This record gives sequence, structure tokens and C-alpha cells, in this order.
Amino acid sequence: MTFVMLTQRSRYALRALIFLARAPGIAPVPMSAIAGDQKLPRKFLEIILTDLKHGGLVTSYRGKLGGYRLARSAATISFGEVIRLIEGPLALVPCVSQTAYQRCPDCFEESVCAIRKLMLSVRDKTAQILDGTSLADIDPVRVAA
Amino acid sequence: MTFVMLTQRSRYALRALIFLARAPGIAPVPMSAIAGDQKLPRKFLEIILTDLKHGGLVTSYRGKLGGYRLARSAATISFGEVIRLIEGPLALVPCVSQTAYQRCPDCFEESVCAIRKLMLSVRDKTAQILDGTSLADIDPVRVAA
DNA sequence: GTATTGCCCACCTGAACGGTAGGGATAATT
DNA sequence: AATTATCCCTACCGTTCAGGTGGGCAATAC
Repeated sequence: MTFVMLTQRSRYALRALIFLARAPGIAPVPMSAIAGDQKLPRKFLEIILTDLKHGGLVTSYRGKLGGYRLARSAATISFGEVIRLIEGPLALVPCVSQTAYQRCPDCFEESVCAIRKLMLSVRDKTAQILDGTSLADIDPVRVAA
Repeated sequence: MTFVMLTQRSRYALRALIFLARAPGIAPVPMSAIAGDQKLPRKFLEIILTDLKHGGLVTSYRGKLGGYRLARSAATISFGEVIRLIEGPLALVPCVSQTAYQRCPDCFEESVCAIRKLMLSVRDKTAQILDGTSLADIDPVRVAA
């Protein structure tokens, strides 16, 4: 009985990003500060932040006084973008993914596939919600995951 | 880069069930017929059908002329029920699952968690679509996955 | 030069997914 | 009673991935 769920990675990524979005001032926030406040495993967070950096969501600064900052304004970073970056496509089946379309290997005729039709509507609704909400849209209260 | 996607199990399960829903007459359909028509690996399908049986979606008949039939009318079997049975909860985070709620271990205060709020709306939309569509609701054409 | 930071590479454990193999129990047919 | 076609049960297996951990090198501020 597996769960169709977000990985810890994604949750940690979101929490880290939300924390960065809330950070006052312009100084980079050291990784250890993020890990400490959000109670994330430091070394694991390191991997995640690297992904976020490669994905263009955060910028890093090395050396003393180094750390991480959002690469763009919080309003331009949607939950959808984060999840897609860490997790992969939002689609439940490859044939309805916008970003990573792939035909099902044993599909007879995609245009009439009932499963596809349904999953397409699920994907659309999901994307609508996740892409329509940014890091700036959330309430200014303590956040967890 | 993993995909947030349905497993083959679920897709096979849906295809098998749709096939059973379309089967004419009342005679049980042998597993080999399902596997043959839908091109599913027979032994793997066996496992899946067992799950569906334990979940009360199909009934099995042993011996010669044995096979499988839907346990209830197609209209009462929703996609949501099938996916939940095979895959697990529809929720993207455990704390928004209706059927398998679980508090996030490191959550500060669930009621104000921004991630939770968002995932809750995703879950609701998804459930609305998947629970609102039954095996009887699909078009009478050749189906794949 | 020293302290603090990020960066990179290697490794580990447990669990899953997607199967496969082989035999035993049941029931209809002859 | 034998045959045949079906489901049922247990075991196994290879690959991948999630979720980490550990150690050391590189850069920067002071």
C-alpha cells in the first residue's frame, strides 16, 4: 500500500523556500539557519538547495557570510514550479504531462482513452491550483509541512 | 527526477476493470482473456486481480469456466475507489488524507500550515473528479491506458 | 591564517515497483 | 475417474529510488 504523495524532498524544498521568502533584509541566509529553524537534516537540505539552485530558484553565496537567497521575487515562484523541479511532472500518467509528455507504450488510441481523459482533467485542476499560488501568496504565519 | 505518477498496477487495474465492465453477458471472464485482450502480463495481472477481489470490486469463480466478474454494477465503482485501493490515499501529503490521515511529524501548527491548505484544495479537486466518475461513465470505445 | 560558509563525491539502508516460477486446490466435462 | 481449465498461494528476484550520512576541498570575510 504505497502512497501517491509528495516526497520529503519537495516538502523540505517548499519549507526552505518559504523560509527564505520570509527572511528579512537582503543578506543571504546560511543553510544551517534554514536547517535549524525548520528542523531539516542539514546534509539532506544541502542536496535539495543544490537542486533549487540549478533550477534557478535560489542563488548561493560562498564563504563567510555566505548562504542562500531567492533568485527572484517570491511572487514569481509558484508551488507548481517547485514541485515540478524537485518531483517531476504533475501528471498522473505520462501521456497527459505538458512538460514531459510520453506516449503510453501499450496505448491503442490515445485520443479516445478514457483513463487519459480523466487524468487530463485531474492534471489541469492540479496545475491550475499549484501554478496559481506563489510563495508570496501564503499567510504571514509560522509555516510547517 | 522521479514522477508523481500512477503505478502500472493502477493502470492495469483500471484497464482490467473497464474490460470487465464492457464484457457482455454474465459469464465470468477468465484472467487469460483479460490479459490477452489488454496485453497485460498474466502473472502480474493475477496479483492485481487478487487485490481487486480483496477490495470487493470483483468476484472470482474457480474451476473450468471460472474467471472474474465485477462484484457490483459498473456505475457504483468509481475511479477514485480503484486508485485508493491499489495506490493508496489520493492526498499529496498525509495530513490532508480523508482515508489515511496522519499528522506530519514535524508540523508546528497544522491549522495554519500554508502547504497543507494548498494540498487540501488539490486533494479535494482530485477526489471530486475521481470519485465522481465511475466505470459506467466512460465512452463505449476501445480503451487503453 | 583562521573561521565560516557552500560545493562535490562517495556511500549506505530499506523499501518499493514490476515482474516471474511453480505448484496446489476447484470445478466442469468427458 | 481422469482430464482440463481455471483461480489461489508462496516464494523469489533485479533494479531503482527515497532518504539520508560522512569527509574533504574551495571560496570568502575578517
